Amino acid sequence: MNINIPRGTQDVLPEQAAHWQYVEDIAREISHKYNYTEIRTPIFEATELFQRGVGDTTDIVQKEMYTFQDRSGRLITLRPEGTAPVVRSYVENKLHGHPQQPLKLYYFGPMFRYERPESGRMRQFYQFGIEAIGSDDPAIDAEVIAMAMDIYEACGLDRLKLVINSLGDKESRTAHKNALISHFSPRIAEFCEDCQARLEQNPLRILDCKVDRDHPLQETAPAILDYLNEDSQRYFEKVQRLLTQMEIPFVIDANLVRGLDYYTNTSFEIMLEEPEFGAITTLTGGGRYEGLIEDLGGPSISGIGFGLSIERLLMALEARGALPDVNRGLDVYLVTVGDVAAEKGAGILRELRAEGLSADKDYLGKKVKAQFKAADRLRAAYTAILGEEELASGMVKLRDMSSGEQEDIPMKRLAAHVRQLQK
RNA sequence: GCGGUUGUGGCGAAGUGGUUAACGCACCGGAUUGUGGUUCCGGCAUUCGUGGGUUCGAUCCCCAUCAACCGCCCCA
Repeated sequence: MNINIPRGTQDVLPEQAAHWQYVEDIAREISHKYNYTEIRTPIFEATELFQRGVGDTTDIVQKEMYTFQDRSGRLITLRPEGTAPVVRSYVENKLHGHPQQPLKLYYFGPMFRYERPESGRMRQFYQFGIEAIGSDDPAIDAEVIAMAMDIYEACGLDRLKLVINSLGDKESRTAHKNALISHFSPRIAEFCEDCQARLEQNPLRILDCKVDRDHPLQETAPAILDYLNEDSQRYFEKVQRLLTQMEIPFVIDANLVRGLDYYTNTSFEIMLEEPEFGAITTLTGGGRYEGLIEDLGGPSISGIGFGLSIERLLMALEARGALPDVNRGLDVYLVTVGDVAAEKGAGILRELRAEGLSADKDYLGKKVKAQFKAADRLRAAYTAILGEEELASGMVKLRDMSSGEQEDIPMKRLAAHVRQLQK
């Protein structure tokens, strides 16, 4: 019986890995433009971090976490998202004392959620994400959104839909929460057990319930946008003005409820408008968090960030035919004839590589014809042929694989010569 | 979490209760001696996701299991 890859995970094979590197490079480059620097945090954290950070009542914490005890009984969780770990690190390393404020951080790596896998939804998936911590200027919100859009644009993805919403500040959220409670409580008995429990803790979650999704009270529930206080309202309007200023189109969706409890004020998603894409349309989600840093023991400041799915970005690029051919060809493939030449070839290869060229040869004892075939398949720009004749004359035949032209080059000058030809 | 579809060689994909499981692509080898991308010839699944059952006999029937995918929901 073979051992297979765990459910909901995937291997990124060599050809695909080249595409991953391609988008990662773009994300890093844009990060640099926006003055973000990388932070790397562990893949697992104390379970409590997510319970407190993401929120006890969220689906993520309640049923999607990979949690286990390590050998000394500590409760450990494979991170389901990137913000809580970054904030934990920010607090733990007292980065609020860092000379650069707000501190702009980006991260890249795998996240884990125990969900039913489907196309675009993996149990281990990769996110590129950013966090700008230490400023509550709405201009940062707009900039963060702009940056996400820039990454897609740089990848050649357009026709994206930016959806924004405001969840309001603490005061607004409390007002909304109370409104929800009085909306649902008279008839809460009609809802499922989970929802009954949610009523007091987090009535917002009732709106996401999978069991009671058709209940009439869902439709008529009070919308958060009607409960924004003056500050939150002004904040939201400012973000909108800035987006307009930057010529970034957006739509407001009052039902955009984030699956993470820590969001306040600005929240947003970037979606792909692609009917063929199936149910998976969200490419990026993000928002501002006001209480999180303090909750995790830090100062009373806020931050904003987003998480961007690499898998979905690649799927989108694929669907739009925007994936470039990034698999690089070989500079030189060395064809050898006979044992003596094969041995001599080892030295020549090393010289080619020392010169900065990519070079390879056959290791399967293939015949000359097959070696050329291999060179062709590897998209070698040149083949260098080394046989008895060449050994005797100290020359190497250099063949240009696209034109078919060949010339004799002194063995010692081969690497330098190819270098010259490349210019 | 609910409903549904599918599971045959590296990939795509036929097929039938019964002796040798089509075909295409890819790959490997050959078409006189050291030259690729075209053409021609040849090779390439003791085996039909896994386990069990029915049967004289199952890849094709039944059950279970695993997985992928689609729809709903949620999300990244």
